[in-house]
Amino acid sequence: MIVTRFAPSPTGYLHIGGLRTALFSYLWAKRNGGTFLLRIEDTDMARNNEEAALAIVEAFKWVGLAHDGEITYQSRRMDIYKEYIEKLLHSGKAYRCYMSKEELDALREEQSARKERPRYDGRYRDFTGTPPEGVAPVIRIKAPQSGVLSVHDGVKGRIDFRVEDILDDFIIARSDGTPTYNFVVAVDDALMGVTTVIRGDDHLSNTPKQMVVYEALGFKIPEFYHVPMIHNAEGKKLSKRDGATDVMMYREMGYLPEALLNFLVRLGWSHGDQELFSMKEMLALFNPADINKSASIYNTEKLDWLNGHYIKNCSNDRLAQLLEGFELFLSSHDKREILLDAVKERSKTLADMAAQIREILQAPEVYDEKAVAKAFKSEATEVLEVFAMRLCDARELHLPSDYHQVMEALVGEMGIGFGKLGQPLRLALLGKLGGPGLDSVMAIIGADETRRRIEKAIAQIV
RNA sequence: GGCUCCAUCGUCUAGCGGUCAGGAUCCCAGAUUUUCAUUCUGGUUACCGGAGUUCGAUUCUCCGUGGAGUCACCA
Repeated sequence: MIVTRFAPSPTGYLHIGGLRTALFSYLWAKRNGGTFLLRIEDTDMARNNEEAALAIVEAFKWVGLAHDGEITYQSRRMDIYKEYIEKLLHSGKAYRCYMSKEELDALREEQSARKERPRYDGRYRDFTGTPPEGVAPVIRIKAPQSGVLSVHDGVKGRIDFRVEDILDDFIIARSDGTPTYNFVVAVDDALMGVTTVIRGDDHLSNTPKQMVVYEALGFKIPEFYHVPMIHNAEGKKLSKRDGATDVMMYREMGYLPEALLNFLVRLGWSHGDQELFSMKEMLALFNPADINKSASIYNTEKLDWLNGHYIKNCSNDRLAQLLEGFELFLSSHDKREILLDAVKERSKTLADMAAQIREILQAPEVYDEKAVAKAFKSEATEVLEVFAMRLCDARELHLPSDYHQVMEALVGEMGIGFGKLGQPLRLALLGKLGGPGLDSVMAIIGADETRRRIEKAIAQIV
């Protein structure tokens, strides 16, 4: 049985890097028929935790991940932590330390001056006298004082830490009695039955401390997979200042959840040359043992490509529904299929797609100047006028092919190239030279609107 | 600064002693298209440096160099 967990601190939104570790944890648990837990690490900042949890669950919901069971809030488990701290106190594996903050600062300064590593000197470790008055003690755990602590990491391999280099009797409860991070993480992971910890490698250096807690409490140490960081363009750890780090912003920008997940799963993980992964394939193939060792830089070029790919392969029903989030309501449009088909292959995002659809549905207000100079020569007016008349004469114009026939007949009779009609017509209908096929555009807006736009263009440009 | 991790095209990556160092993206060119996009074809671009091990190193070892993370009564 595999139990994984995602344990964010309540920052108010789900971070893109957090989503990746959550995804990895989710995939590995689910692939093994296991359990994926969510825990909010709010021992210090007791505020906002409810909201933050909601934001995370909402983001999970959007991408299609779901945690199992109830959400664990550390702020509601204080009595549990207290119990285990008592246990350590009784067994002599932890002790009260009456050193004041000022004394501690002074000690650290001295050590630094001597170029020593700042660390607690253990002065209350075996203290039995009467404690000084007026000092609320912290509780420190008795950490090993020599030797080597080895972390067995599924990504990096075995990592040895010399105890003298990294450890001291660190604080597990503050003077106000509240427990500290490295203590509660270990306690909760153990109590929640977490077998496999997948987390950012910025936690690597915390791991020995947590192992001290595991051992003092007689808990079994889980498997660790420390996932390399995602860096920004400057090569530094990704932070909120690096643009879009809130997962929900990707929905706003018009990315599909499957594109985002596909993008993230390939950041730090791969399966041969495969680039496209459905959730089903991720579930079948993901293994944390295949995670890379090195950090990757966050660059959304590939995300755009993936998103375009998934949009192209998205059903029109679903697209229409998604587009409603961009204030575009197509359900009653009789040419919806033609419209969506015409636009989906040239869209990188839903926002992009919505903008292109508006350009078709709304008559142009302005005409691109360069395009006018290039395509709207004197004879163009004539061609367009004739074309408009042909539309009047024609019967039963519905499909793109109907319009195409009218266009072909005209250029054939006038003995001109397709471009002589196409270019000015494109300008008249869309105000620019790019865009979907004209036969589709006309089928979408209809013959009457086509004529109106032609007249308007002639009147406005000439 | 101490400790720890990391190092293949600009970017994401494959590689697990012998490969013309592969794929994807981006960029460029060509084909298709009335245009743009899609699609297809082709192209430019990478093993951080130095020793060692070996018949042979991108791959193993060591040393540099560079980058990152972390060093709280934060999480």
